[in-house]
Amino acid sequence: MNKDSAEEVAVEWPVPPGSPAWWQARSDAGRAGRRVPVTVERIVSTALALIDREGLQRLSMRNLAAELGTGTTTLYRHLASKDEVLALVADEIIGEAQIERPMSDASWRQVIEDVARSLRETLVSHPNAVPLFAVSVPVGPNALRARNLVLGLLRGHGLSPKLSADVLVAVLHHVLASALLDPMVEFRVGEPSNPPTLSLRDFYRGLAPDTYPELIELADQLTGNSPEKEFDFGLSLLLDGVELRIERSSRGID
Amino acid sequence: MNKDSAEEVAVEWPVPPGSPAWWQARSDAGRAGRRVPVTVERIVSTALALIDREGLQRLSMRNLAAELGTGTTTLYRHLASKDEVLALVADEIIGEAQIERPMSDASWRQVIEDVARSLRETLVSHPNAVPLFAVSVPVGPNALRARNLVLGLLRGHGLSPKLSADVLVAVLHHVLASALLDPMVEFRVGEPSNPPTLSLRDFYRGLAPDTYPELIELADQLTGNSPEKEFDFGLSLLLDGVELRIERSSRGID
DNA sequence: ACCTGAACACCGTTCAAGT
DNA sequence: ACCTGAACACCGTTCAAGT
Repeated sequence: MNKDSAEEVAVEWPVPPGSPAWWQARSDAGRAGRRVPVTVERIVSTALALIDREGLQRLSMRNLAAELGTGTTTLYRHLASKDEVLALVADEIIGEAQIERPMSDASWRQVIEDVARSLRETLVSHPNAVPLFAVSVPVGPNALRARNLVLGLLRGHGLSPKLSADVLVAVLHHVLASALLDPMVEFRVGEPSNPPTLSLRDFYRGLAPDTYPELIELADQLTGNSPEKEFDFGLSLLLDGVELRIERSSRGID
Repeated sequence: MNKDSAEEVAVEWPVPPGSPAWWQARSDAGRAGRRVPVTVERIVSTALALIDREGLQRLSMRNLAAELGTGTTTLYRHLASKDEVLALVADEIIGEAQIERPMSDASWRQVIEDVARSLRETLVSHPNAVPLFAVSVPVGPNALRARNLVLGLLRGHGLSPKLSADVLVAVLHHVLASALLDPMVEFRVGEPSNPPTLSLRDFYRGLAPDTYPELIELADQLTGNSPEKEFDFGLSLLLDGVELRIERSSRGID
């Protein structure tokens, strides 16, 4: 994937004074502060900042390079493709979610509630980037570490391996869908800067009453009165279902 | 949105014989059969076919126009933008899901299970198109009609308005996430035609055992042994949770 | 050793002309 | 009245050169 290995370690490289590169460095220092070397980390964090600020559609290799003060070719010396940039951005985001080993007295239900809420909050804090997670399963180190940890915790609480995995998958599905659909309550066709954005709620309200009576009446409810509450409701449905299953199997019914 | 209205009705337009247009029509008839007028319907169904066949990334206005035997300008005389094409494609897909008024003896649970399974099956049958639904709430007529119908059915079965809406939203979330993540068990970086696709399962299995023991052990379970079963499991968790809530409220606990 | 401009083969969208 | 080629301002990616 990533073309850097040892070279990345050397932060300052030798510049023969008086050489063109030296002059180059001088003049750059004049207009943009000290020259900062391009590293994968810097590319990724800059890409994320650009996405947050201007949206996913505005992230191009050209824009990204310009933001870093170089050309696109320099980017390709560190990374193989734009897809690689996006994969690293996704993992960076997951890394921001604090999925930690919790206090020992937490129940399995608390564990998974905490994980789900924390992950959702992190995703929602980067609304422009969320579609990245709709297009590929994150398999960067941060994503893997988090999944492995949660599975261990669930099993430590006595859930069977199968149930642990199934519950994790179901909950991750719920988190993704919620983060994905949350920002959609506003229409944003094309650029978010487009002036006339109609809220989904108002759209429902303006429909033909004879054709869509239910949608009009339930407009508020359907458009996530409060996204967090909506999320918690779905999560509690899932976890109630899990609890039921655990009870049944402990009573030997299953 | 859609620029056609009455003009669309005229299927054959008068061509003065001998005029350049007439010759044009003749020669086209020679190499591509009879000239078929471009309509919104034809644009949309061709776009969907193109997406199914070659993937979302390969749908460009140029490709689409070529497939229809015209230029891009002609497309823009019928539709305002590529986004409009995509919105219509999404609604076309939803229209394929048969969301029908069921037999009168179906329980609320059967109703919503049928709807969820049918919708998921339809989405999964257009794997290349599913990401469309991750990027905007479908609000075409087919989508609206289906949502309105299901809400009416749930309320007809005695669910409160609020519960009906909340359940619908939770279940739609589940369907979307499941359809979105299902095809991801294969890696497909960039083109699907790229040769070396590693399955997520094999990827998990090849991880470092000391770092990710849980992921290795649960690789099968995590990667959707059977996507339908995984879907049904999550759905049954949700609906068990709903049932619990109904019982509680009918006993006056809630 | 590093970085650049320019090119290749594409995009979505719109224009002034063509018949 | 309809359709076209060509253009505009972009893409991801790679090339041969530059210093």
